[in-house]
Amino acid sequence: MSVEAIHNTLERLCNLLRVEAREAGSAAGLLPIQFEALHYLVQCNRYSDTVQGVSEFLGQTKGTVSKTLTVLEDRELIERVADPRDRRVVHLVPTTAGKRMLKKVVPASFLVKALARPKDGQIDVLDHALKDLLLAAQQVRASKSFGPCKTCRFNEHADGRFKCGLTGEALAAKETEMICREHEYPVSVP
Amino acid sequence: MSVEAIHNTLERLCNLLRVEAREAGSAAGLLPIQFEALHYLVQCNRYSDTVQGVSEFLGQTKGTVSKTLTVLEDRELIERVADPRDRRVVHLVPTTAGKRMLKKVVPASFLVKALARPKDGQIDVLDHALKDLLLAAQQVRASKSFGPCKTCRFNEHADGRFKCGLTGEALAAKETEMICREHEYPVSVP
DNA sequence: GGCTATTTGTTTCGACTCGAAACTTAAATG
DNA sequence: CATTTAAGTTTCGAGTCGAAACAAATAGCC
Repeated sequence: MSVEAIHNTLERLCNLLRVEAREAGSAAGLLPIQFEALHYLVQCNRYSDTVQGVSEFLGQTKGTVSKTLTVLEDRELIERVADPRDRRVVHLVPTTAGKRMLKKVVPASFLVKALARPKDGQIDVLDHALKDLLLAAQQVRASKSFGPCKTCRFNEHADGRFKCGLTGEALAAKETEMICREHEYPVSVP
Repeated sequence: MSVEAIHNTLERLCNLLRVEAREAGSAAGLLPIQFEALHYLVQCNRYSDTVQGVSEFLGQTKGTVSKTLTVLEDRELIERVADPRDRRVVHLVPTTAGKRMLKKVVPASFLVKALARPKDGQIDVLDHALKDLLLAAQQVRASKSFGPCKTCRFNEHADGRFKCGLTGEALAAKETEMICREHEYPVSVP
């Protein structure tokens, strides 16, 4: 059955990703899951850079995530910044060192090399096929999509300015490229 | 950069796979890595169902794998069977319960559902795109391919019979569908 | 206002992963 | 027959992981 074949191939690619993350991390004393948390924090917006956000994204409990983040903080790869308006909330901001560290690992070097000489259209085909699958999978699981603001149904765009309809706040153009834990696709997704 | 987008999407899909494996496993008291080992053992041939084979496939050390397998054995999902010819090696054979358990998890239900109503050719496109990527990645990393005998350069096919040119042993047709740790693609892969 | 949820994040506990290294047993090599 | 190589296991310490208990701040309700 083809779905099974897809599952198998996907699992093998995941193995390679993890093996490479482990190799790259052992040099820096980081574990794969720590890289994944850092990777998320570099990509997400100011509504999503919290323990809860990381927890939802990685599918782990808050307690587990909290300790993972403590390790990243000890290594000075992120900073914990208290939210001025809601003092329960802690924002997790990657440091310069954290961003530099991540760039060594993303995209994985084996992916870069494997796609260095793409066949005609290979990258586009792959990109679309994966995104289609991810979208379908998220709808099926009713799990959060963690997409960028600019594709979100709450995003309002007028006069060259952006605004989040959920929080009512204005967004810089650059922010609309970042991923958000409240992200929802427009309802009319085919 | 597109390769980065592919890395991101791939990582998200890996998360979903792992989350689902964790959910399915928690009911049965199994962890994701234990499922992966079991998944491999169900697919592999008699040259590959050893601690060393699992170790190479998962990218973990033999010691770690040995303990993972002890857990599977305690749960009676696999059996350790001594090799009659080389008494150092132990074959790891899934039990009936082990195979039944795995079928609950592979293919992941979110994949089945997500691909239940595929767009035209979606499954084939996805299947090919993933396999292309995996092949390129394996070549780049010079890692083992773990492919099925029938695509291996050591496989000899004559008079409707199969033979492994590496071990010199005859193979049943069914066996040539299973994955092997000695697998190598023919040299002329484009 | 004041009381009770609810939300956010941390801490603690026990089971388990993980790699490194030491070790055992068996086969291969010379 | 001695040495080397290979396959697995065991032990150690660091760290992940989820569950549950916990603290602190906000939100909701009367």
